[in-house]
Amino acid sequence: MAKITSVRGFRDILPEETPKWQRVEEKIRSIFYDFGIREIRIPVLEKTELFKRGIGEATDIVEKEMYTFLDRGNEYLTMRPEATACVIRAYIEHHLYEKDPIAKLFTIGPMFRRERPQKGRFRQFHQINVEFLGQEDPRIDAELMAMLMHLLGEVGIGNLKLEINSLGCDICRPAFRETAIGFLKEREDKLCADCQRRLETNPLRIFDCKNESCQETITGAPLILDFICDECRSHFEKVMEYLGLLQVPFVVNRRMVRGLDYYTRTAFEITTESLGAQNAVTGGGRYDGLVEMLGGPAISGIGFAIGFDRLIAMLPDTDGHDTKHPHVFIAALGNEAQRHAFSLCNSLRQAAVRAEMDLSGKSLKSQMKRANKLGCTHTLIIGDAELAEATAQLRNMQDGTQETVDIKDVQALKQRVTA
RNA sequence: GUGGGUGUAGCUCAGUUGGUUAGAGUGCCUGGUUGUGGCCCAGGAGGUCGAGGGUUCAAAUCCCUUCACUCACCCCA
Repeated sequence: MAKITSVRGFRDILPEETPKWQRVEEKIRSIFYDFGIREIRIPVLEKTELFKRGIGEATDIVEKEMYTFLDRGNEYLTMRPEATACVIRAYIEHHLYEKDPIAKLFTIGPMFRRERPQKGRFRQFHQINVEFLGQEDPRIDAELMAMLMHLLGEVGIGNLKLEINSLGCDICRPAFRETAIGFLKEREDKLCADCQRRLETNPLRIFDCKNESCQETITGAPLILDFICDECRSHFEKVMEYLGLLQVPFVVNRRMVRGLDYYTRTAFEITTESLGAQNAVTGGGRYDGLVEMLGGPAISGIGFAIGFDRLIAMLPDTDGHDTKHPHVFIAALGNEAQRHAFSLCNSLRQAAVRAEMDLSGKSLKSQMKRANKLGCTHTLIIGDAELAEATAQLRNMQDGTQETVDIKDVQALKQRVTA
């Protein structure tokens, strides 16, 4: 039979790698708890309209990357390409703002975008999302970023660059947009082919272009920071001030823009050298108009998404099994011994001792080899003769010491192993 | 969607200007040695050389097509 493979861009995370994911997730959850951020679990499938309205109809994500299909019943559904819009949808749908005007939420899970896969980019990828709703104070921006940097540090990642910018608001952005486009149009012929196209589709994106000649032609171009209104300016300055107070290092990147339309004011990105071209580990920002845009009250928000897969890729590999915890291998020789070992194995597991045994009746040598491979801390060798006396030899794999133990007394056995 | 690179054993890879039964290391299995595992020794299993077509007496090797993986562009986390 021909074999069936996974779908392009969708990958398996094998048992050797999952401990890494679990460790990070555990750490992150505990930090979220300390910062008063509570988990919300949301569906993977949403109505297409949610993303069209939330992310923006003209964005690449909505235009060409979403997994959208017509469901039975003539309704367009989409595998979520990002989480913020979904969290806001749930926030509005359940009137969470009625119970408490302030909400700090996190969610972890897979997202789907049909891009061409490459290093650090998959069609199913995982994000850790945090959203702070109902607070407009610049301190909340600083708090969020400080927490984020702390979290990444705790997980074991250094050498990160936090870049921030302000994108202005509905009041100041249109004026900037117009002058910027005017400036770029005048120099259209000097821009690279991609940027010429962007001029039509997403002109602000040109400021992000990595092409050197483009960077040269746009020096002296108007910058959003010179156009933002007094309120946005004051907000941005306070954010920087508070970041300083919290001792969070950052640089202002006056050219940074975001790919989703809902961002306003504070925008930030965390990059690293070690990930190849896909160097953004985290992106985020303020979205003060989104809740209203999705049919809720005028409530401000700010959040970020960590690329979980990219985060994991930055961490050193660990061995698949841990040898720290007690782990007994029962090597049984002979039918009766096997019989007893099977039952003993079960009892040990129920007594919260990790236990393994071999069921194929292999030689003692192979059994020991397997015990070693599994990283067992102890081996218990039972033969039919030992069975009559209800004792067996327990060997500590680390220091080589051995002792005779009662194999009928599971609790005593547990004590010997966990000592 | 556009380009480059790579597809040979479970894994990492050799394979000369086309030339007999396709190789190594590692892992797996069996046995020996060892104080009952690690080290060492011997043996064994495992490959439609990504797939399809073509050139040739002869193709893993050359040509075409296709698929997959990968890196980069684009975009983003």
